[in-house]
Amino acid sequence: MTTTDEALRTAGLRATRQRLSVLESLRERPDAVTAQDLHAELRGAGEPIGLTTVYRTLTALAGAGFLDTFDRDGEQAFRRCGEVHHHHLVCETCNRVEELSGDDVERWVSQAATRHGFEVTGHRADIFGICAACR
Amino acid sequence: MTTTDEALRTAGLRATRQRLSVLESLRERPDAVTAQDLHAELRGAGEPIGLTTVYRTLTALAGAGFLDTFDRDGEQAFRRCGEVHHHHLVCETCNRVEELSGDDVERWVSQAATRHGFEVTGHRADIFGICAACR
DNA sequence: GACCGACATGACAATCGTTGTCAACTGGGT
DNA sequence: ACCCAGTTGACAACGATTGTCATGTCGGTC
Repeated sequence: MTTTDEALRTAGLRATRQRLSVLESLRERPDAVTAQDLHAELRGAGEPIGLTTVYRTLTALAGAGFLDTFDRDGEQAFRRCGEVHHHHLVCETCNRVEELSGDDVERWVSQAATRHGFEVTGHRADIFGICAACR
Repeated sequence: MTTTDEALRTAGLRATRQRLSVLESLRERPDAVTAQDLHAELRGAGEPIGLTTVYRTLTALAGAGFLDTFDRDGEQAFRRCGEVHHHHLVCETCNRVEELSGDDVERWVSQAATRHGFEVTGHRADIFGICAACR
């Protein structure tokens, strides 16, 4: 797992107080958060940061592959993620996200694409449910 | 494949001129469309219909299971779909959508969920690529 | 350690997809 | 033909996200 500083450097971003605080709150969090929610949380915790900055930081980190994005009723939620390709198991109650590897899925993807003459550019396979703690 | 009238009846909706024209344009179309685009198209084709109505109709039909929804850069796109559960192969260039069945996927879903103690409420597995015609 | 230019920030305005409102309209059963 | 619950659509409102731009700051340099 890369450190917060490394992550920023790799993404070609300066290590500012604001970015570090965003990364820090994402670091140990098992659930996916919205830019708005994260902004409110940081503000509530006494971290002065602008909403625009939160959006920009999350978008940049997601673009650099450090965060995964999820759609929550038309709103974007973010969560830190591993480097290698994976899938998700998302709790619809607490937003906790488990990462899954899925060789079966990869196999299905390439077979289905070949069968239909498509050139694969990407795929997404997520499972939604209620986690043990929320049941 | 249900007729347009049947679809409306099943969804508990009256068969109005506007709804029929929405269903009609969706009927033979292989690609997914946005509410805004469909509205523009219908207007362009001389079909008087309000944007609000297009939104409401698409949302209602999707809710009733007659349409699948896709996220296109934060915008919702719709496409007619079969009744039974399936997955998608989406062309990122022309938005053509192929329906896929995926028993392998279903198996993976229940196994992964069980392993993590989740109760499955749903899942989604879509493949993105470039179709043969667009290559 | 002060200096400086490029990068970053944030308050605010603007954008844009989508939904709410409500008076006027209409499908379809009586 | 009649009636009314369901529909429509112009318009306003909403809310997430992005653009703007003057001000602030990181971090390499001298």
